[in-house]
Amino acid sequence: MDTQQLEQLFPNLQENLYKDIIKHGTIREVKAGEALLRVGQTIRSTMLIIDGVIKLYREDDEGKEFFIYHLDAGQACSLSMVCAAKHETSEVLAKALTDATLLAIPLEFMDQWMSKYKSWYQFVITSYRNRFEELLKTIDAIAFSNMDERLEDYLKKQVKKLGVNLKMTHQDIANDLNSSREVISRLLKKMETKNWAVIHRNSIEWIKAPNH
Amino acid sequence: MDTQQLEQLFPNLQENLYKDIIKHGTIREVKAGEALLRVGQTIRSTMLIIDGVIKLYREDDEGKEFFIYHLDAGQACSLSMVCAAKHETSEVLAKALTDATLLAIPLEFMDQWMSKYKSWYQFVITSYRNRFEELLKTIDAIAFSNMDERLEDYLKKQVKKLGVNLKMTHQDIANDLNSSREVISRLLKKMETKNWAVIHRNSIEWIKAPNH
DNA sequence: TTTTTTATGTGACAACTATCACAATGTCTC
DNA sequence: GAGACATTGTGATAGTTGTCACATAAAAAA
Repeated sequence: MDTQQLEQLFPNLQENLYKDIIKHGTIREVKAGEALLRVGQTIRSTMLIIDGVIKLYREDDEGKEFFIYHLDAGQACSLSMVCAAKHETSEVLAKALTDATLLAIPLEFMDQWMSKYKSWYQFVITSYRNRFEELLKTIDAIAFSNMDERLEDYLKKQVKKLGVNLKMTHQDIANDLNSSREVISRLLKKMETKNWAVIHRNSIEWIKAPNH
Repeated sequence: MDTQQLEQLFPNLQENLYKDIIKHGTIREVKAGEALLRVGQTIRSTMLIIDGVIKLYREDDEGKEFFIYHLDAGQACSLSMVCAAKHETSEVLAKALTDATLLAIPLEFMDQWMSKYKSWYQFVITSYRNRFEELLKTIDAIAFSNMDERLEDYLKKQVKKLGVNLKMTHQDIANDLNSSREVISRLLKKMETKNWAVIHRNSIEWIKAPNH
């Protein structure tokens, strides 16, 4: 990991900050599907995403996992960026959607970098703001849309990250949307008749244009 | 508005920051029910809440208003605190629940204070984090709970802010929860038979203990 | 290949919520 | 008080989603 690479992914940070990041960060590789942060787990470091896609989930008391948003390379897990004494445990579950590479920075540097590097707190704040907007969109979806629309949105998001060939089962989708397998199967079938997608076993091929 | 008062509401800020806030902030009074920020409206200033309770809503394309969370005295509208060039318009609707007093600080001070006052960016960041957690709870409610539970949660929140005598119609509640008046009426009736509340015309009296 | 496992299809049904129509009741205005 | 208006009550019905039972089909393992 060198400054060049880092700058490509995280532009507009200060020169010395890049050096500090490289000096104190530890590379962590995770396999697709692996959970890298669980609800209730103590957060010891801030995660910068170098490569791959991470999925964030909210969990209910029975362990059902509700998908909230994706994090891409060049982004950071906002919730892990603020070292507040009372908030040391994770509120979310993070899983790797693809194989991914992370840069873990011990939390003790957060406070320090906040005052030392203007570009760092700008990064933290824009991160928070962007994640906040994602959450608002998530709320829109579940508050205002039916399952058919939500499924369409969901598939489009997945397509954006993984391409038009989605290797997932109906059950996987149902879990992410907190729905049931049968409901998703039927809605997918409808989409197939409308020529939005072709349904294979273990995979879905998205055909419909992503309309922006 | 003097430093004393400000310090009570917003503790742990720096002495000079209190002075700056007083110097550049403008007091704004709003009546209960009044909208103080609409979706799409340009944000020109950061709002600190001095007195009263503000309700935040998300709107859909048909203008339906979905309640997301409350802001109390001593809090700030997080979304109005970051002056990002691309994000100048509001994503949310803010309405006064009670008569309220706000302190509006022109956005140009945000950048400046961020670097000048450590306590300011700490305040901004904890604000963001707290609002973020509120949003996550809101998502939990709509993703995992049925309307009866959501109504109960909603009423408890209102009781916390306004006391046990809630002056609102069933229609008001239905709007906030994006439900319909009849559904809310029926659920309220059930709660009445369970002795959780007494239903009057134009008001609801909450009896059940708020169990924290 | 045969067996086993996993994924998907399908009908019936139940639960929850939304909608409609209209009645009943309380409040306000004249 | 009479009428107008807003609020609430209630039954009927429909739409959406969740659940159950079981069939079918495809992939993986033996």
